[in-house]
Amino acid sequence: MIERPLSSRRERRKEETRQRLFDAALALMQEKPFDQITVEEITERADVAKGTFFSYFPTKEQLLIAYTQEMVDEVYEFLEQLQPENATSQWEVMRQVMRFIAEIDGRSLERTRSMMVACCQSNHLREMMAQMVDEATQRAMLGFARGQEQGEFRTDVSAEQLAYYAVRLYRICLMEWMMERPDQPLSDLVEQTLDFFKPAFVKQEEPR
Amino acid sequence: MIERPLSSRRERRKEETRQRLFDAALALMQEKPFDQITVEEITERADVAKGTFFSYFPTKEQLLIAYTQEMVDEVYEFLEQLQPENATSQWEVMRQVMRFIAEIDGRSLERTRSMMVACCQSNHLREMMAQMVDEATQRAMLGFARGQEQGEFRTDVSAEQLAYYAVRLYRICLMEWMMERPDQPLSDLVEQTLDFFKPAFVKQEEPR
Amino acid sequence: MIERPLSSRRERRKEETRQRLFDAALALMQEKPFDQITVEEITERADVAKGTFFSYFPTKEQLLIAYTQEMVDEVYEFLEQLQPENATSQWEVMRQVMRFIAEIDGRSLERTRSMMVACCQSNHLREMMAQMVDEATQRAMLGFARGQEQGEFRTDVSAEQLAYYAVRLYRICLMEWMMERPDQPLSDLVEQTLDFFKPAFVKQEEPR
Amino acid sequence: MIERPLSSRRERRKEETRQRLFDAALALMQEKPFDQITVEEITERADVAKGTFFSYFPTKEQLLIAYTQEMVDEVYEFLEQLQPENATSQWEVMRQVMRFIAEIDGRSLERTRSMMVACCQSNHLREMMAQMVDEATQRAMLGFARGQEQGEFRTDVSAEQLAYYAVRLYRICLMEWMMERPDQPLSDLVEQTLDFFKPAFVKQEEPR
DNA sequence: GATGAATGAGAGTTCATTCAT
DNA sequence: CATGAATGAACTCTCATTCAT
Repeated sequence: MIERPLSSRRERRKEETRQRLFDAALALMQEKPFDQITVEEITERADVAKGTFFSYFPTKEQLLIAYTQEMVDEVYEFLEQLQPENATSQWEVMRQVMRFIAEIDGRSLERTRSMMVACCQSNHLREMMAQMVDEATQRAMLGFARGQEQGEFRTDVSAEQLAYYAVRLYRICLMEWMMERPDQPLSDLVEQTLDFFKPAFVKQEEPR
Repeated sequence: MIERPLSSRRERRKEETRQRLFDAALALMQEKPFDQITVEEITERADVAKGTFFSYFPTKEQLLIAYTQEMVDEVYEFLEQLQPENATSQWEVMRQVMRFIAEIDGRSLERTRSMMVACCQSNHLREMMAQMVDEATQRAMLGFARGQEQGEFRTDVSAEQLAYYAVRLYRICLMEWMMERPDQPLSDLVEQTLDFFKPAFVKQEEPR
Repeated sequence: MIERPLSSRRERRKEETRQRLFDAALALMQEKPFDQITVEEITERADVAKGTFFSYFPTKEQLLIAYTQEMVDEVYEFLEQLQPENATSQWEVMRQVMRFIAEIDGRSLERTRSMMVACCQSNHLREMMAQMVDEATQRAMLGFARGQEQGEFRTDVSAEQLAYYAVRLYRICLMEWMMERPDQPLSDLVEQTLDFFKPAFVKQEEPR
Repeated sequence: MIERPLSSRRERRKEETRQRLFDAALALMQEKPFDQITVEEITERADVAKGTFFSYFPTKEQLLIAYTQEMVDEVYEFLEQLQPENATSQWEVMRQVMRFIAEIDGRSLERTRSMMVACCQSNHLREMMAQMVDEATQRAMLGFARGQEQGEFRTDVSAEQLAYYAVRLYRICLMEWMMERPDQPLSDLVEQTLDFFKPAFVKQEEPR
């Protein structure tokens, strides 16, 4: 058997049917929360029989997990392709990453709310997300350490701390968007929020 | 109004039943999300008949709304009793408010998750919460304005902006707690987060 | 104890509360079928407590029976006060009786439908109605016999037969009204129907 | 269309289940009015799961409508196959039609009462029945017109009127049967009633 | 006698999941 | 592997009736 070269993390879902189910579910999640979507609706839209669903996802919930996996993979891919060493400003790198994620989440309000609901309800999902956040924090830490060396960031707290809080800032935006400002693009919220909180990260002018 | 001693016992009993239902629901919400709780479970635990539930709450959802209302009222009461004019540091006032809220939310992880889920699913609830956040922001704004005058806070952004972002900082803590650090007290997260982000609010040392 | 003179068949319902309940029920029956009316609605409209209902009517169904009794009594009273001996045309007498009943039924479509439903469901009610129909038939028979003697009606069938079918003609009108022509006054239907079917009752011109 | 033998067995099974539900409902309607029958009873008797009911009838009420449709269809079929042009007596044709309907209704007293109740309660059902009555009246009209030409019927009223009242005569029988004479065959009542009222339809002997 | 809180069986309906075809 | 009929537990909500006050 020939070696599968570069089998990226997204090397699942070859079968077309699975993809169809997936897409149908995604589309429906734009309309209403996941737990108000029935398997029948999904299969109907995917134009397969109801029972077929369970050949691809052992459980309705598994679909959500698979979906999360895709999102997470997408983010990982992006993170991998980043070359922050070359950047002049690490803050800019972080801003880019956040915008990237904001664009994924921002595609659909309802779907993102569904995810939130699901994360509140499923330990498994929560762990997946937590892991991703951890990963992102790790990478951000490298960036912040570099930035500290270059005098970009404050040094009275560790790079880890900087990374930790930077990554968490995203959640302000996410909740604001979901709860109160669904009409504003999520990435705009990200921009504004990062701008506002930047002083908590950068090096202060030396008092003299 | 004349006291009606005859019916007062009955009224007390009635209030008691309502409270029993309420408490039973709260207790259950510590175990699982609200929409996985059945009315029957609630009544069973409250030791009343199933139908009784609907004498007190026209709808299962109304219970959640009533619960939210109670929480919101509690916060309002606290806000009203504050006398921020007398405070030496407005930042401290805000910290107090946030800790107060953190203590309410912090009572039960699952219950708070339930609320989150419910807020994602119900427009009504979302609006209630949004209103409370608005109110809190308004009050915070007064504090920040005062603080700006006294040289406590930066003046390159409006007091409104300061208030807006300060209030939203709470959400970082809330999500961190719900998603990743359920074992750490929510109010500790609040302390740490406020400390970290303080530089984005206070007046910088004049460079010289 | 003084003798209660002329205590007519309607000598029930002295208590005002009972009457209020009764009236409330009647009013509601104008709006919807009896079994869609709840005891609570009735007591609310009567402005008494729910439990009070059951002091006056052992059962919800009993109210309907009482109502029927009232209607039946009203008809009996009317029948008693008739003096058909003095009439020139017995057919006219019958027409009068029918119009009287039509006016009672015609007061409310929904209420009459409710009665029909109830009669289909309750043996008791059915018997009451049947008895009234019998009574009416008996009286009509006397009239028809008189009319036969006077040459008004055909003599090839018995007066009993004439009475029987005459009384039943009313049902054509009732069903037509309930099912298809709710907008036309019931008594008009009675007039037209009696006119049409008159030839089946009167004496034919002697062929010679 | 190509025969699909593979699925035909399944289709047969499906039809069978539907029929089982239908029959179970019919059987129960012989015992009590439709609205006192629960879906659970029906499925129990049909020996299928409760949920299965709703695969076949979206609503409990729809079952009744389907049942009515069947009856109505049966009548339409009969009407279509009639060839009244060839009849010597149009009155006889009408008598046949009425007997046919009487046989359907006469199969079960309770079921017919159920239908009556349902018709009183559902606009939809009422309309269906009214339509059928209309259709029957239309057809009867043709017969009466023919009969008028042939000297069978009176000519001082229109064929439409004759048809209208003839058709409505059936209701006398139906109510008599349902309310007072459940033990007498409905079709006997039809015979007797038609006989009695015939003089209101036929041409009178010319007085001479 | 009046009250209304409490009862609890029961309603119609939904839907994730199974499994014979 | 796909199908979709069947399952049945679970859901929210209703309401005639009871009974302690």
